[in-house]
Order: sequence, then structure tokens, then C-alpha cells
Amino acid sequence: MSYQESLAALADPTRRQVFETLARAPGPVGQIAKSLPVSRPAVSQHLKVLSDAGLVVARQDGTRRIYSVDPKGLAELRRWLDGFWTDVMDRFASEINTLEPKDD
Amino acid sequence: MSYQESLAALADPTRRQVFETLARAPGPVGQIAKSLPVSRPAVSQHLKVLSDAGLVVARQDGTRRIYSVDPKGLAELRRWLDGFWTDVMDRFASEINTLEPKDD
DNA sequence: GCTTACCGTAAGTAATGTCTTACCAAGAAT
DNA sequence: ATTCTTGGTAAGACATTACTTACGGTAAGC
Repeated sequence: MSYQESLAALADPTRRQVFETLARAPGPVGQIAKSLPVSRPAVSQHLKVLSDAGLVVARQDGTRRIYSVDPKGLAELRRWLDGFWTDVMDRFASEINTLEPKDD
Repeated sequence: MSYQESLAALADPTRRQVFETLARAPGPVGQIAKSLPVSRPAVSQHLKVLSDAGLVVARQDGTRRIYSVDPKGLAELRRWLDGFWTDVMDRFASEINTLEPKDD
């Protein structure tokens, strides 16, 4: 549930595929596994990591678990990235002003 | 030079520390290594990964290499995340409309 | 009730990734 | 010219991670 966890979770290619699949449409574990070149338990393990990072949530439907994207983790990652971006840009601007002080 | 590379690069804690250190202020390899609990070659290797992802750039200064954040990789990551975010939000909105069709 | 479909977890293995020391090259300093 | 500083790269040790098969547990279908 931190941006660090989100980054680590989304770094792995197949785990990211799981996530992007769920973004297109929610679905049960078995269905996702069938569309990927890995076993169902592997998908389950990826879903646990994504879940711990707050990137997906599951709702129970009988014996099936329907997973879908949770905006929470995504929002957190976005918040960090946007803050970082403005920081970097601010430093860039002040750096340029230092080199070319046109407003003295 | 893709959002995949950026995600993978920023997933590692110490590599992210290298990156965040450079975001605060550009600097040579040795200086960064001194502020971190890893050796200088380790920092060099991390910088290579960050560089390949377009997250940092180096400018040569005699025998030293001054690394600084490259907005390019950061911008790419931001673009992907923002696109993803709006996609997810759109699906959320249409999902709600499907369940509660108040505007028929 | 019995079987079938669905899924999480455990255990072990294979693959990746991160770190260290050792080495080499290039410019700065004396 | 030699020495010192700086840093990239190679090789190998170590840790982490992703995958597989095997198992158990719960709900649906007949």
C-alpha cells in the first residue's frame, strides 16, 4: 500500500500483464491464467502481490474470485510520480535561472 | 527507453535511492556512492540501468561523470500512468452507469 | 452424498538480479 | 613522467524472485 510496493509489483512483465488484463475487464483467476503463458497458481501469486500493493481487489462469487483494478494503489503511484515530476521541473527552472539570470 | 524499463529500474530500493539523490542534486558517481550503503561499482551498475531507461544522463567533466535526472524517462512513465488512469476511470464510470442507468 | 469446478498455499527448483573484489583506462596534479 | 583520482566493466558469490507440481478446502451441480 505504498508507491514502493506498486513500483515493485508493476516491474515484473507477466504480473504487469495480469494487471493490464484486469484493467481491460475484471475476471476470475482461471480465465486470466488461460490468456497467459503461466500456470494458474502463478497468477494467484501475482494477484497476491498486486493485492498487497493495493492495485487490485477481489470480490467473492461462489467458488470464484472476481478480481478487478483498485484505483487506490494507482492513485498513490500517480501522486508520487506527479510530485516527483514537479520537483524535478522546479529544479530545472531554477537551474536555468542560475545559468542565465535575466531577472536580477 | 520505455515505460517498462522505467518501472523495472525504479522498482529496486537502492536504485531508486540513487535516482532520488540525483533528483535533489546532480553529482559524480563517487559522491553518490559515499551517501549510500553500497560500493561505487554497484552505483555505476545502477546508473547504467537508469541511463538505459532514459531516467538519467551523464555529462563528462574531466575524469568525472556528472549524472543528473533526465526528464525524458520520467515523462514517458507519467504518460503511460496517466493514460492508464483515465482508462480505468472511464471503465469505472461506464460500469456504474450499467448498474444504475439513471440517464436512459 | 458424491463429484466437479475453482482457487489459495506449500515446497522445491530454476532463473534473475544485486552485490562484492579485482582489474583496466583516461584525465589531473605534482 | 609518474602518481593519484575517477569511474566503467568482468567474474563470481549470494540473495531474491518467479515458476512448477502437489495438496487441501469450499461452493456448485447432478
